[in-house]
Amino acid sequence: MDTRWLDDDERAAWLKLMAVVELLPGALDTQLRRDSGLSHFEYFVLAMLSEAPERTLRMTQLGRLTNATLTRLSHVSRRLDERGLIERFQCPEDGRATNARLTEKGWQTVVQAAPGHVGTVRATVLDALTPEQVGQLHAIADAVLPRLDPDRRLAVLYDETAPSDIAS
Amino acid sequence: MDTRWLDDDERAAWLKLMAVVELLPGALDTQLRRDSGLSHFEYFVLAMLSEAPERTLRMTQLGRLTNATLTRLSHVSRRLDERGLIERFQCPEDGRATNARLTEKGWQTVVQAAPGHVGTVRATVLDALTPEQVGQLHAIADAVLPRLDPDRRLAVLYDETAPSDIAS
DNA sequence: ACGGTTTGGTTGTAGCGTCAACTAAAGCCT
DNA sequence: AGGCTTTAGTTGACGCTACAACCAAACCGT
Repeated sequence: MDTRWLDDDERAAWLKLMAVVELLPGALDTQLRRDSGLSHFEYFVLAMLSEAPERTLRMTQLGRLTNATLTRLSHVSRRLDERGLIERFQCPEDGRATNARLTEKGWQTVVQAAPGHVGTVRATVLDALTPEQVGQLHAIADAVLPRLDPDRRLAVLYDETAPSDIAS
Repeated sequence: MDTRWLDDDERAAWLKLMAVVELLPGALDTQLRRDSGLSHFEYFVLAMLSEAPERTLRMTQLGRLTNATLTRLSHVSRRLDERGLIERFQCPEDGRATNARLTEKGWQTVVQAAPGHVGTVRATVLDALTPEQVGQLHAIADAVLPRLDPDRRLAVLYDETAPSDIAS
């Protein structure tokens, strides 16, 4: 199988993208840990719950939203439970399912963490871009995401037209 | 402190970028593990060595190129050594330093892994973009990277054109 | 040349994520 | 009703990474 290698433009764009992908998670994680004692993933879990009806989600749906395996989510939610940021209880309609609900303490934690997080998002990415570039980034991600996420597991997050069956 | 929240365009672009950042490493990792038995990080370490003079680098420099702590690199290079893909030896000029050199087996491994990896890069990202978008991505990353990498730790990767071989 | 500091790297420990195995409830078929 | 399959989630063991402590070589001022 003969390989189409990358030309100079492609190679440069790719390496820069890889650098961003490599550095961005660490930047977000560092700020959140320092200022709020949360990993980025933990913050994201709490943020998803904070936007859900009743601040409650089934584990499976929460896993889809956060791109986590059920195993990972089970471990993380147990720790968040032990820290009093969420609580878990068996779903009344389906005895197999577990619901995770944000506690008042968890809500306060998200509310306090959000400004600093948004500030980091601005400082590292958005404020560095012109409005045109924000639009271009939008379009580039739209072109790439169907290939990265063919099953549209994360579509609820990035596609406004996605069916948001979060409520059930 | 007043928070400048994200407007709709910013929020949409941000969520899409986050989805890409979340999904891309997994996609690369899955393909490389399946086809070559390497994590993406291990592949990247071998690729950096493959382009270095004598296929040899000091641990510290290799750590900079791969954005890894020395601790992480020490563990990974020990495993790669045990698998016979690299070898380590004390640097003659500086007794403190350790040099890592790609073995012939390591070289063969990289050469075998590269086409599939480049194929994945094309399939997931580059082939989804128009040439204009590749240029835009280039510019967007250029705007963002000084903020993500103020110390220019990874600048060698994304700034100057590097030796044009396998290093994607 | 010698004591303190800095630099380069390794090791131990603990936390997080993954894989495989498991439990339990729900659905389905007859 | 009884039994098989599917779905939801948890648990335990193991691998990888970060943090801290550590060791050794090189550097530096006196």
